[in-house]
Amino acid sequence: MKEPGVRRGASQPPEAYLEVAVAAPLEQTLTYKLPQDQASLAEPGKRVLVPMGRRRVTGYILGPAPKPEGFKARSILDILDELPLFPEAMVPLFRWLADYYLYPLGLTIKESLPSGVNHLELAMVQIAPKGEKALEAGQANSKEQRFLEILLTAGAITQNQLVKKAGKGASVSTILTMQRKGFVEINRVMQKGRVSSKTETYVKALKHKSDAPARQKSRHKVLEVLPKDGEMAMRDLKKEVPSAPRWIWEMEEAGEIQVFEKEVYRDPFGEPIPPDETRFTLTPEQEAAYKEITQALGQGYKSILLHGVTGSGKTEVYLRCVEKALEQGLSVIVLVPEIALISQMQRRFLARFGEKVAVLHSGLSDGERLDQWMRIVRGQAPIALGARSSIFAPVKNLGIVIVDEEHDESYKQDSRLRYQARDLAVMRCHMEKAVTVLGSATPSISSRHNCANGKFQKISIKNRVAERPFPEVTLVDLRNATAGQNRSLLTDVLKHHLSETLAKNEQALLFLNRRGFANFPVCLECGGTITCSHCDVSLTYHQEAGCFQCHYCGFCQDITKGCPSCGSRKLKMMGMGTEKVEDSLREMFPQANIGRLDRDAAAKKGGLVSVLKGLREKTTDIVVGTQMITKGHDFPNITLVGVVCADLSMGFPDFRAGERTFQLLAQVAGRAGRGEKPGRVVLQTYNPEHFCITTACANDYEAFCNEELKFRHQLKYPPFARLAQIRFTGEDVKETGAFANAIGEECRKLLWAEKAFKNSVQVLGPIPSPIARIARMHRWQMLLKGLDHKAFRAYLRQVNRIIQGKAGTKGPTAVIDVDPVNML
DNA sequence: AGCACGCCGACT
DNA sequence: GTCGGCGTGCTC
Repeated sequence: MKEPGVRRGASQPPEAYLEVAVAAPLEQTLTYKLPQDQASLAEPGKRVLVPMGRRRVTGYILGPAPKPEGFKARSILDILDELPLFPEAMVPLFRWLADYYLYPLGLTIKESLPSGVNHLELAMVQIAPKGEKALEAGQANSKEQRFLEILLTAGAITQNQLVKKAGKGASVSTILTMQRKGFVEINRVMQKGRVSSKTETYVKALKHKSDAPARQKSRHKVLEVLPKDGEMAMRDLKKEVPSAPRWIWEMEEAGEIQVFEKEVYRDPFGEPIPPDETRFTLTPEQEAAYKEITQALGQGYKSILLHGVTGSGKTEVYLRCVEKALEQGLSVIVLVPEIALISQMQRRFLARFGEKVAVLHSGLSDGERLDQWMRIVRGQAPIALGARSSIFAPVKNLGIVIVDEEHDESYKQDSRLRYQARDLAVMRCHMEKAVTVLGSATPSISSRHNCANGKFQKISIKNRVAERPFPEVTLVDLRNATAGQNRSLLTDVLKHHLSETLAKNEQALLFLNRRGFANFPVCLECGGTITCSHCDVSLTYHQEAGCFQCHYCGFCQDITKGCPSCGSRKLKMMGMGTEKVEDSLREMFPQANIGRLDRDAAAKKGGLVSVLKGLREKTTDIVVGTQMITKGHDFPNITLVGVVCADLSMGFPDFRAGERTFQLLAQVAGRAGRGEKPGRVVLQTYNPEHFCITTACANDYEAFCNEELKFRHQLKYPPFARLAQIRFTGEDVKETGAFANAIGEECRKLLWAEKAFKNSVQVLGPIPSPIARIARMHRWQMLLKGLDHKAFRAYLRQVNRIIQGKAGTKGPTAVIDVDPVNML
């Protein structure tokens, strides 16, 4: 839409209407009238304040709308943005997204924008004079009295706060009744999203010597410490001269220094990232990939799967491609898996492109994220880099989207708008005529299938950079390990290689996909496993924290209280986790420095940084960790990787368990020998013959795929069928089951509505979920399989309608997860 | 999501 | 008889 306010007839300006998606769960968009005086300001991507029923809500302008027929359009109240928050080119993407994932369009857009930009309209309740009198005179009933008393002390508070404070039995309707009686006043106020820009103070020396009297020692010291012709962060200066803040303003006044605010990027160790001067020469394979990708730039849509083995230098290829895209005036989105801290990828991009990169990672505050977003909107940052939600970065003139580690499951959002960012990247590129590059050492079955059927082009890098060899793999059959060794799962073979590595003064990494000390504690008195009282799972014993923890609801109970159900102290800690491995290692190698890298270690302030620092500076000899160690960080000095138990991810009732296992093993094995020295992998397993294990050992991706595809084909799982899962949750066991069954019956009935449904859609379940209860909520699930894409889409839309119709305000709820990843 | 409309049980 | 509970239905 261009200038909706432009007069078409000279004398009678036509009435202009806007298509607006409101931030409410509506299927359709709404039409609003655009007042003449605001006509020139309306643009797609800007937010508007619109009346809707009795309230006012935020909406997003999608474009012009035709003159409404059959209803009278109301007028927009305000345009909330000076600049559009997203370019017009993204409107079709949002429409597709809302339709595909069965999510209301307005909420889809709201979810995609950085949090903090949404204005909130709050209903503030305040006591009125009449209410005070009524309270004094005792004219208010008991409920009203409670509300009024709260208001008397609290002043103006929101409706929800008031209801919460009043406790049980309180409801909004009482407040509204009181409003009618004149006891309270309700004012609607707009709460603006907090916007704060975070910068750091920098100091720059202008003179070499200070004219200040010699007794002002610190003042002279500041100039001594400051680099001669450079700048220094205030926080670093303070370390050298603690009293510096006391002097800098005077010094600036005297023209000795300059003080200014600057935005700086820091790596996780708190050190500034220096510009990247080293440009590696590309290997022939890298060069070929680079050429192939850059040739496609600006030539319309294309998707490329870059299958490069671990250590093949994909990042350098990305960097070169991005450089080329920028040369052509195109912008770039780089997606990386969600990880704690800044990743190696972010570091490399910042080092190479500096200010041109807008980083959208999870550690940003709302204000900071909005700042980065607006830098993209204003065209100041042509590169957007971040986790899955960065696919919504408001770049214009998109040239290339890079999805690193495309197989990573963190690209799937598992709440509200349940999108898969990798799939969305392909769709966005399709719509905006750009190139998608999906990079991985272990591509997802889905992407590899898309290569086979010609949707994607495949480029392979089969060799590591600098001709580094692949690590040698030693398989250990845990079934043959003696019982004594078995308890700690550190077999003689693993122990042998560990001591060898330590003797050579090299580093080792042990991988176990389970945190805590023991995941299967048993009470010898009540004779059962110790389970969570809110969930149907066993608690995990965490030695360091000294408590039993539930990994699903967060429940935590002090170990000193004994068994959570009977209080007995006779407990047996069965099962094992990273903490136990760490413990055994300390016992086995008392002289070694051992670190642990899992969610618990990372949760401690600076915990992650200190472990990574230890690895980098070679003060840590062995590190034990969960998947966290397979993601995003480069450890060049590790020569031994031990997989403590390779089978843990295989037992899940999920058709992707095999794929997940292979990827995990191949990725963790790839951590070995990234530097000068060759690496070794010791892989321990109870299933040495299982094809996931054997193919991962042999680093044979193709063999794994062939086997896995056979299984998927036989059982009609993706990529040979489409899936959607319906999840039911409710507080009451019976109600939840009944609700699930009722929806299930409707879904089966619906199969007969159209011949295409009956022929190509399968309904499985509903059944109670594998974890039947989490945080006191009972869970059921149902699986829908579709063999024909079009028919399945049509079917799902109708299922969605059924669910919308059956769901009440209270009671069990149902959500549809299209292309589910988490099947539990 | 809200908010109103509308239909049934426990109070004046 | 009314007040207020929460089950449907609509919002340009």
